[in-house]
Amino acid sequence: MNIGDVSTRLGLPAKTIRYYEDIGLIKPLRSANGYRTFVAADVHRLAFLGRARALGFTIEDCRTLMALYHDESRASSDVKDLAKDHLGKIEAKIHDLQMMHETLSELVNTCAGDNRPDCPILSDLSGLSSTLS
Amino acid sequence: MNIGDVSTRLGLPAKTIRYYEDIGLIKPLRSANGYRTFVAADVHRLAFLGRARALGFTIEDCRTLMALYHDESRASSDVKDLAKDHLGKIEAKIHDLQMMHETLSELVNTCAGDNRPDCPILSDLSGLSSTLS
DNA sequence: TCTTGACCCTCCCGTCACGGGAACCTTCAT
DNA sequence: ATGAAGGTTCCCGTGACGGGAGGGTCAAGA
Repeated sequence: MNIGDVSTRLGLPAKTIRYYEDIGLIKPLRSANGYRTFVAADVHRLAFLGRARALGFTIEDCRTLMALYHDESRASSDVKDLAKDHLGKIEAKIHDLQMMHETLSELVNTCAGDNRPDCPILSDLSGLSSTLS
Repeated sequence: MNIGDVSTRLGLPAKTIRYYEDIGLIKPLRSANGYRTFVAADVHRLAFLGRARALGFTIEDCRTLMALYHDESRASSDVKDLAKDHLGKIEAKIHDLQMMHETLSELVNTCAGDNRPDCPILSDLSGLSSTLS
């Protein structure tokens, strides 16, 4: 299989696949013309990477997860710890975003949104926080 | 005021303040020795930027918001539209993260986390999704 | 056979919002 | 005079790719 086929099959951009080879996550063979040749194992690794990335794991996490996957003597606690750590980061991000959302939606709700210049959003940003409500 | 004072006062790293000058968000004067000199207006602009960034606005959004702030003939609808757009992006991110969180926490909960190698997290990533539950 | 269009390749720069650190100058207190 | 603590510029690195130039390769139709 060439890179385009793999790309279509997995929904991963060819650029991404080349990048994963660059950083050593996959090592596809090359055919005589220089094209990358992907065998089932390569496709499987890429699918694994795609799913791990979709869950928000960093590339380095993915590297670790792949190593654990191929390590017969792994402990599931190592995987679980990594995943729990990642879960914690996701929760932190959600929390930050929810804080922003709360503040900003309050401001948006108090803004008339007409053609007059008065705007509580700008007032708040400028520090003239006329402590809303 | 020198950059260090402003940094301390606003809780913004000096690097960040220099960066904001680089990209034209502020234009502090220079004293004879080449040091940046910040007057009240500069500090105010930086505080504005700090708050806008804390709400997750991009630098380009901040540029627009500052321009609107200094534009007497602005319409509050312009500000509100920008903020609503940003709110939408925040909501999208929260949604994505919540999807990841849901999937990942289910996987984490079904993983024994002991010293045996069997791990539903890795099984799922590898595509052997033994449809959990 | 020639061409055309769809592949593929490498290489390099751009993203976003800074952070780290080198190499250097200035100011202030001792 | 000296040393520490400020300030300056400049350049590279981050994460995970995307865009695009410039070029080679392949399969199908005229």
